[in-house]
Amino acid sequence: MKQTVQKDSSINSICIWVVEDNLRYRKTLSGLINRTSGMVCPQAFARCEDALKVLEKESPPDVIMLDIGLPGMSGIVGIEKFKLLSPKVHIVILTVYDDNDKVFNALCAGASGYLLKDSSPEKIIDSIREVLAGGAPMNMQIAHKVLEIFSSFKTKKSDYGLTEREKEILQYMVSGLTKQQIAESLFLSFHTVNTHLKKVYLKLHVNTRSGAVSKVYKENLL
Amino acid sequence: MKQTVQKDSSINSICIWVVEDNLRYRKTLSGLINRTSGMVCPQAFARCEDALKVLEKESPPDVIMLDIGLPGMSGIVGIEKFKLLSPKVHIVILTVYDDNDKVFNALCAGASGYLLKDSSPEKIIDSIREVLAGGAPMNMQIAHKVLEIFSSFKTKKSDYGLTEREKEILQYMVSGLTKQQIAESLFLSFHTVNTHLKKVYLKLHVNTRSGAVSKVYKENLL
DNA sequence: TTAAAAATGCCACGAACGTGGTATAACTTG
DNA sequence: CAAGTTATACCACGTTCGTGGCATTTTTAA
Repeated sequence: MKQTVQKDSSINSICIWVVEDNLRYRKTLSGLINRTSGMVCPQAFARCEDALKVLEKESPPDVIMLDIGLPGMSGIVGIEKFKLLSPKVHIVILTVYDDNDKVFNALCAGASGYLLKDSSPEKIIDSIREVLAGGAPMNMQIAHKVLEIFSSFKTKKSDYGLTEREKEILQYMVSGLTKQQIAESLFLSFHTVNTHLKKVYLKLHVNTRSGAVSKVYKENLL
Repeated sequence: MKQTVQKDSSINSICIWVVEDNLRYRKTLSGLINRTSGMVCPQAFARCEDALKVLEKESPPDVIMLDIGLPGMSGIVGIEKFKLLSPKVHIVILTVYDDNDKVFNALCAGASGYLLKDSSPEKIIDSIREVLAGGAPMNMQIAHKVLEIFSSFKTKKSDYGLTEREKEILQYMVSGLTKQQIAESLFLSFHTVNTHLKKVYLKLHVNTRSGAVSKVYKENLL
């Protein structure tokens, strides 16, 4: 990993693009990258649209440092477009936004990292190396947000007092079967299924199959 | 942050419990913690059940280092139990398992960090400080898994060619309304709703309302 | 062992659904 | 402008559903 002297830094260097609307920050960022040995930033854009246009013709960079609050196409949408054109490119979000929604959407869209703009230059450079090493660079607070998002998935299994049999039959209904079909699947009489479903409706406080199915998904029952 | 000489290291020290079935690793871990200034490990258990019993009586630690592959109650289940007794305790998973499912379930259950057992002693100690600072310590590979999990959420909005109106009506049906109620809500004739729904069924390849609703949720339509 | 809960079964009836048509006005789009 | 799509609307028929009530057996808990 020892650094070697090399004239043309673009050879064997990590190639990074920057998409950032703020001129000063864009210059700072590209400057930081270009001053780092082993890295080059040959392109810096103010808007996703511009970067996408270039990406259609030229070969993709290794990493794209992407802002979220951009004029025109937002960074979130940009991620998907970039990934569509060059699935292998690593996209690291570098933004001021740290709300759960932005973080969630960016990561779902395929971002490989998420940094806040208050990160130190060292952290930013490190994150580029980290993402290429197969990691997922994140600020401490972002990592924390990520865990928050996960734990919000844990719907507390709201219990309507359904019996096992009732859950089983509800399961079948959720998958789209009619009462008759459910009865056949479970070797029961139609009337039995009917009775069970009656109780299910009572317990779930619904009176249509769609309402029941909806409740199952929304509250993560079964 | 300068370290001061103190006789009784349990005062003002970070208190950590260890739950790990392997005797040797348990000793190694508790030893490492006790040899670190500012940290103590007064309790180390081989099973979740034992730790839970003690937690019911004594005051909780600051951090629990928890294995997943345990005899008896698994660590995943343990997380929830620990959190139920002491919601504020930070739980850091320390395990050999790195499959998406384990990671996902552990984080959903409320873990504050996830390390692999090949982590260096320094990394482990750092992670304890990090979790108390509000962070979410993770191995690089775990962080990467987390992103994988996120991007797997991005259901590619499978398009069945539903028109806006059809989506709107489907929306209402998903919420449990009958055709007649939908018609009234949208100031339409029952027949119109009926016609739209017919096309929806065609396009979604279903023939029951429950099937349609189920498809909406499973494939994240609308 | 006795009471409660769960699972099974049946009947009947009106309401709602799924599916086959047909048809007209509006609004894209080439 | 012609062709296609979308939204609107209606009819009819057989099927399925939702709901009321009632009854028996098996399992679980007190």
